[in-house]
Amino acid sequence: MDALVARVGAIRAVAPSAGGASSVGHSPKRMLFLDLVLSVFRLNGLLVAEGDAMTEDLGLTSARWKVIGVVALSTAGLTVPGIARVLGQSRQAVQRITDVMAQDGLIIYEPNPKHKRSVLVLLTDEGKSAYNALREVQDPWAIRNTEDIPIEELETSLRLVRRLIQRLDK
Amino acid sequence: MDALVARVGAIRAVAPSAGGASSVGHSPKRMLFLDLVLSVFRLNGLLVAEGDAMTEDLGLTSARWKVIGVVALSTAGLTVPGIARVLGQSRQAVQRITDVMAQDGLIIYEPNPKHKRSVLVLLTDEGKSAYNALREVQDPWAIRNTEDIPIEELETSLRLVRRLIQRLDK
DNA sequence: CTGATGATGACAGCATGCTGACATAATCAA
DNA sequence: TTGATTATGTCAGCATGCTGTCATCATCAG
Repeated sequence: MDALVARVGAIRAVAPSAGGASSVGHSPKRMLFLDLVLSVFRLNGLLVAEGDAMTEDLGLTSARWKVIGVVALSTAGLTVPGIARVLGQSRQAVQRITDVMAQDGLIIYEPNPKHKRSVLVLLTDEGKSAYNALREVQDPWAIRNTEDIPIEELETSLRLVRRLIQRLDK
Repeated sequence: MDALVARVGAIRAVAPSAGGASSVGHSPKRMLFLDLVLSVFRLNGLLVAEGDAMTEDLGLTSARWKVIGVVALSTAGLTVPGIARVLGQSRQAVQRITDVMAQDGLIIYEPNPKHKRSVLVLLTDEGKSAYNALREVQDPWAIRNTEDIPIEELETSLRLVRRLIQRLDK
């Protein structure tokens, strides 16, 4: 929480300091973890905003390229609840997005041979080109944001985040 | 994106594998970063849900204990836009939360000697006891979720997340 | 002191996520 | 095959976040 204290005291954004870990009766790990939680909240908001801004010219939003990305990586199509499970979201939330995306011609619902009611989501040609355009802005963005970050740190952080996801998702 | 591919293929939650990094023409860093971004989205959702569930008995939600935490750490009170700046949210979003919290008696608006219109937010006694109760469930939760995670990994991850925040927040 | 600039309050609209509830289809065990 | 359980579609309501707008207050340069 050191950073939070600092932020409350002197508003000036987020200090890059590592956070000393020396308050009264507080486990350093506890403080690190709670600070990490708040930082994840913050980063999430910024990533959504960044993702929206980055892809607004393509007619996409963060919510949409999450779906597009998942569908693009599937070979035989996915059902709406399937997409929801991959993204860890409610099927209702995904359904709302896909319905609008279908209206906009980015995806199309196809009959599902395995299931009469639950149709498959596939990318239309427009959806595929949107995905390609997405990659063309997303890739440089990803590279730009990691060029001065050691790959080991990325791996460590990803592993930690995954571990937390796994724990909370049970 | 390896994990995403895996998740699309075999839905079964999030694989704990580290993600090999060996696709065609893709920088490993790029894949690691995009996977990290998606994982942050996912973790954010789980943390909000967990935070809500953990504190619902206290009449709190994730949005509320963000505010309570910030106000509790301030000595002289904070204005609504001030809280918003600390949390990195819009002042309107914070205003909405604080208005309800004031109705519920968790906080109280006090005149601001420094500013005639922008009142200060302070915790009521009820708000303070809510904060204490919050700490009593939050601390064990934090410890429980980090007991098998090396402190170095927490530090590395927090530093990386902070760096990304700093970059996106410009 | 005055005018420009910025900060704040208040209201509206919208996007995204959640849960609950209900009917129906799919699946599986007995 | 039958009955119970699970999965899905659909609709509703709600919480949380964003942006835009406008009036008003604060602040500061001139």
